[in-house]
Amino acid sequence: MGKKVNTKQEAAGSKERIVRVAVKLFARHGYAGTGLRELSSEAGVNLAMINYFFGSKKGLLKEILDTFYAKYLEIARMELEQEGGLQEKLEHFIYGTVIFFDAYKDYLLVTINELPHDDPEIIEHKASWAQMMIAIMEKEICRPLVAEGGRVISPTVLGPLLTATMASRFLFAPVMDRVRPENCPMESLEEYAETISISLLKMIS
Amino acid sequence: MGKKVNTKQEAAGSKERIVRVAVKLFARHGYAGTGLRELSSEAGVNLAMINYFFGSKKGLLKEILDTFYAKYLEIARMELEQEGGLQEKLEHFIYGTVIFFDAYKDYLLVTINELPHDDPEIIEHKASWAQMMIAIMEKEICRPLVAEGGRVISPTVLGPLLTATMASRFLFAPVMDRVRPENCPMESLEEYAETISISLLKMIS
DNA sequence: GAGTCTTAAACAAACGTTTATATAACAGCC
DNA sequence: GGCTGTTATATAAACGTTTGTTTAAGACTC
Repeated sequence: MGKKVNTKQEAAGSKERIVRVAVKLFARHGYAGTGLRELSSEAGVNLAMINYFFGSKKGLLKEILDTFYAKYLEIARMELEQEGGLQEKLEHFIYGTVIFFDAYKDYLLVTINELPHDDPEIIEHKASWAQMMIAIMEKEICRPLVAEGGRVISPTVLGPLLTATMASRFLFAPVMDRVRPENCPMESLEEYAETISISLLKMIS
Repeated sequence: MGKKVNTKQEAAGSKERIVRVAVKLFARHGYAGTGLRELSSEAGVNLAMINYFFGSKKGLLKEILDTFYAKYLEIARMELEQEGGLQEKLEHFIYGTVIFFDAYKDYLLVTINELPHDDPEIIEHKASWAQMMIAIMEKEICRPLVAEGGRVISPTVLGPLLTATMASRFLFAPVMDRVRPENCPMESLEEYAETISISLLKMIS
């Protein structure tokens, strides 16, 4: 009878399709505001497949968070943990991050907006990633800064400050899109990256 | 019979109690993640009272957003729309805002974290507030800045940038609280305000 | 008695998760 | 080449809760 089942070729994409749609919907309605039925139907997948692949809705969220944090951390390592002047390294880090945030803006929104949810499991999960990020910034930015006679700033202040500043465009985009029209078109990503880079370099100097 | 009804004195507090608990829970579980039954029972109020006072769950959210935006806008008007040097005015604005964000940190989290939810009604609501904020910044910061020979920066970039920077501590607090312990105690609010103030003043100069 | 506040009960709808069953691909064996 | 058991993927249906909202009636103040 007419049970339709994907071939293995098509099936290979199911898991990725779930993640892609989940990121989009979580960013728009929030995690709690997204139902698994809406998610599965938009991904063209049976409802039960989500629990099959990810164990639970929370498992799906964790996988999304992990993807984002891993990439963000990789950029920090690549750009900051190398030879060269602080200023130059920071500039590369900022440009790399802004481009990354733009390409992964929905991931970014999920990661930041689901921040304060008091599920201890999720918070602990995020804290372990943040811990590594803070350690890099402490070693590669804060310490060199005082060594060069610059300002003293705690990594637990600088980390959030840097991230929030670079993310500001994407964080406020849904509202700014409604505010902008009568003023001007949106700045290009390159202009934005340059503005943020200049701002942050002045800031820490 | 034993129907217990508050006296009018006690009742006068019901609406305020709902708002107070709602802000707290929305900040912790998110808007969609907070059930009206949890909310009403924690506020010591009957479930139906929420719809009685606010019409709907969304109406309650709107009232919370309005409270926050109105106060934030009031600070901007008070500190920026007056005689005096740009630098000095900005410093007052930053200090005032940081203190306000600290006192209303749960409001802040709700306002920012519920930002991207694609409910057109909510977005439009926020946009009208943001519009006024951007107008003030354009007139009181961006224009004087170029007049003084400073940098050119669009208000739709500066607004989010300023707000995100000042909010960074509160935005990341739930995670940073788990990261910090092995490093150091949290900086005092005064230290934080000073750090942010110095950073931002350098940034726009 | 009018008006404001409060209550318990009920509503249909949506929620995350689990179940039992079915299909497809591939392995080893004859 | 055909048969078989295994594994991974897919499906529809049902599970018991919980959701936001509405209703009709009661209590209190003035």
